[in-house]
Amino acid sequence: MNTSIAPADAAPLTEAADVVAPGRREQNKLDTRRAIAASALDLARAHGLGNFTVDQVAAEAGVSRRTFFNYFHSAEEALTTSTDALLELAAAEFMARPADEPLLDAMLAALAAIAKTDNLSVCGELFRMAEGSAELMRSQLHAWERAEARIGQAVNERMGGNLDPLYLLALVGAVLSCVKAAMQVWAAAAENPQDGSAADLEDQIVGALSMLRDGFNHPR
Amino acid sequence: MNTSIAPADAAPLTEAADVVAPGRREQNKLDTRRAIAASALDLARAHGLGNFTVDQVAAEAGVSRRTFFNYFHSAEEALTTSTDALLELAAAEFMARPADEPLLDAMLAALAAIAKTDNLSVCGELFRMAEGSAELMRSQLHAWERAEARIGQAVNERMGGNLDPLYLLALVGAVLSCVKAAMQVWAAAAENPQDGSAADLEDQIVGALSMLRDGFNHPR
DNA sequence: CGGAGTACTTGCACAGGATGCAAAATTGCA
DNA sequence: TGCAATTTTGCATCCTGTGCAAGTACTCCG
Repeated sequence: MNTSIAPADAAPLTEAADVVAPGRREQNKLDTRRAIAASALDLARAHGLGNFTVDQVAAEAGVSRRTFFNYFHSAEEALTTSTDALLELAAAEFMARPADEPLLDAMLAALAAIAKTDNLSVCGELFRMAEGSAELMRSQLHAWERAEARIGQAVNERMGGNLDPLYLLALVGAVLSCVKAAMQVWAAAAENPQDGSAADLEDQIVGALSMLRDGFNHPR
Repeated sequence: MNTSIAPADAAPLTEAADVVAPGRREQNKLDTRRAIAASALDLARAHGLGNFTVDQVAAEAGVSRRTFFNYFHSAEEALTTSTDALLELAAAEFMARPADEPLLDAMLAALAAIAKTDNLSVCGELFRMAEGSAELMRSQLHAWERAEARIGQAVNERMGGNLDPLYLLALVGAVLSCVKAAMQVWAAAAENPQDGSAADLEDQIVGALSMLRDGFNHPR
């Protein structure tokens, strides 16, 4: 598996237990990955977003510059692992919903579960950081885009592959936009101390998705 | 105006006629900008997306490498001018809608007008190209993000600034997601010869927005 | 017309990003 | 323990992106 040396494009931080052999090697790679991501976050906090180099990240993580690039394509990508995990969780939750549940109910339940993510506050922090950095913003947007594709595929399979492509794409895109809006509002409010609880985020998500199900027909 | 030397972040390709003085300078800048964008597109078509350098683009456009970077931050950004123009048009159309028109009607009318864009086919082409290139995808997503911000601001002003931020962000995001979905379906269908007319795109946009106004309550 | 002022272009220098390659180090397992 | 598979690393190399200062083109106005 993964014979290439290039950065794994969808390396799951939440490991999917590939049947057997969790293996020491897999574990070590995960540790390295996490160490690099953590160092990147440290430096971003300490020096600001554009103000540190890959060499510094590698040094702080205790690996060589070259190894950094074996794991990530860029510093911003290393910062996006948290967001990726959050969206991965949403996809997993969705797939775990009972098959007979109405589609929109399942999506709502799955996405509200986002609030249960570990290091939620880090995600909020990154959300705010991205406002000031075009590169990080792009990386984050790309993460959402990938999630959209994954979830879209899951929805399609759930519905037997008979959905109108336009319906499918528009639905998933709109739903994720609502979640993004919810996170944006929540992250902005959570700027202060340790405000911004998981419950608050869940409220925002539910709120936004309610508006969606209502067709946005009641401006407020 | 524009005393900085850095690439203009929102240089309008559709010139807004700044009172007087279209001037030779402004004209030259526009020409250069267009020449660079055109060269980038040529090379992307000829060699594939990651397979050409900024130097080549600059050479083909007849400017120095340094000048290229005075106009764009990257090769991908040069490819995004068409998409930007398209979204700029949507924003302009929206702002031109009568103030007493219901909000959702105004958005629908404005966004359906996207199909009137010049070089629509180029936008479709880029949409398809982006599927295969992470960098271009990021650039395009960023363009949509910027459009979202602009349109969001316009909507907010139109409604007297009293909108719930969550409603505002969710609405605009969802609407643009629908338009994106419409373009995606349209672009995929337009892969063939000169299929994919403006009318087709408009149909997809209207279709997607109808689903949205319906709250996606009728899967199909 | 012509010259002063402004704006754009260019070459140069330089730090840093990104990747192929092959040697060296590490790890897993029989 | 010893070997095969996998990772890490250093090195070389090309490309990106930007500051700077000098050169060139345009604009305005007397």
